[in-house]
Amino acid sequence: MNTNSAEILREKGISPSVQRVAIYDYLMTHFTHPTVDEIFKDLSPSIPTLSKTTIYNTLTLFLEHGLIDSFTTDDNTAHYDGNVQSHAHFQCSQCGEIYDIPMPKTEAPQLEGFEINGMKVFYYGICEKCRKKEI
Amino acid sequence: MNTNSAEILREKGISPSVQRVAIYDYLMTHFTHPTVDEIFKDLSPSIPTLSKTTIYNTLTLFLEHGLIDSFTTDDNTAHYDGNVQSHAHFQCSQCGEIYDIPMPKTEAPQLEGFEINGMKVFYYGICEKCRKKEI
DNA sequence: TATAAAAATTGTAATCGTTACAAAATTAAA
DNA sequence: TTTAATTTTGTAACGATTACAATTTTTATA
Ligand SMILES: [Mn+2]
Ligand SMILES: [Mn+2]
Ligand SMILES: [Zn+2]
Ligand SMILES: [Zn+2]
Repeated sequence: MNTNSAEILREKGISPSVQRVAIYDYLMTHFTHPTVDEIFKDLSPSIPTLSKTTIYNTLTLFLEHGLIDSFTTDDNTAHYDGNVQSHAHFQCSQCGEIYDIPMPKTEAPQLEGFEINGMKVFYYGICEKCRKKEI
Repeated sequence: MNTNSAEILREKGISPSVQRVAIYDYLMTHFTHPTVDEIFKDLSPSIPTLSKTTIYNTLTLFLEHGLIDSFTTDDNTAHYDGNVQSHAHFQCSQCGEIYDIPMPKTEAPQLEGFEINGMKVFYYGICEKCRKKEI
């Protein structure tokens, strides 16, 4: 347990329970865009009483405070991302892995009267690993 | 029922059943990014025996042939789009409506060894209609 | 046209991610 | 310590999607 994580949560007015700190720590060290299930599987051994509901609640709480990001892939599961800096994603259609990639430079869209608060960019294709397997 | 739709399906090697033509027609005249449920509700009156399974099967078939596009929003429902030309989307966080917007010009990302086949761009914010309500 | 085979549709049940909710446990306040 | 507030937990409910077998429709063959 990282004492720094507890401090960051406290700064946001979130009391740093064991579960919350564990989940936050997890996302700050695993930039694999995990699902709730993956977080649960990985944290369960060290927190045997951990409930999935707590993970859902905690992630929603973190999202509301802008501590993390999330996105939903076409397999209808939410993925969570401890990296809140602007970046895009690439998902391999073969192995499903989601890679971080730099956010491409774009000109702001002309949307008269619309207020834009965020943007998500997703690329699809075949990753290097899978392309090498194909040969 | 549009005879042209049937022809387009036939060209792709898809036998144009009543159901398939109706679903294709629907998507070619309703660019509202409907869900399966919305398609079902709208087509049920004219095709009373229509089954949701058929809609799911048909949409998957159309997707495989590149006749339509789809995307999943954060409420974990798939939306379907008869417009397969390159464009981006804007979802209003207030009313949930999804707008078509022009695809912003971007430089291709530098991904050594990766094969890029597609790109999805999603903007979030408040739409004009909702902003006017706020005042 | 009659018959058989193939394709498409349907309805129901199962699955899976997520949410609702109330009880139990923990923490903070008085 | 006693009480109140917060957090966690487990179970049940929910909703979108998928699996699957039966039925219907279409196509091919004789
Ligand atoms: Mn990321
Ligand atoms: Mn669109
Ligand atoms: Zn891959
Ligand atoms: Zn709106």
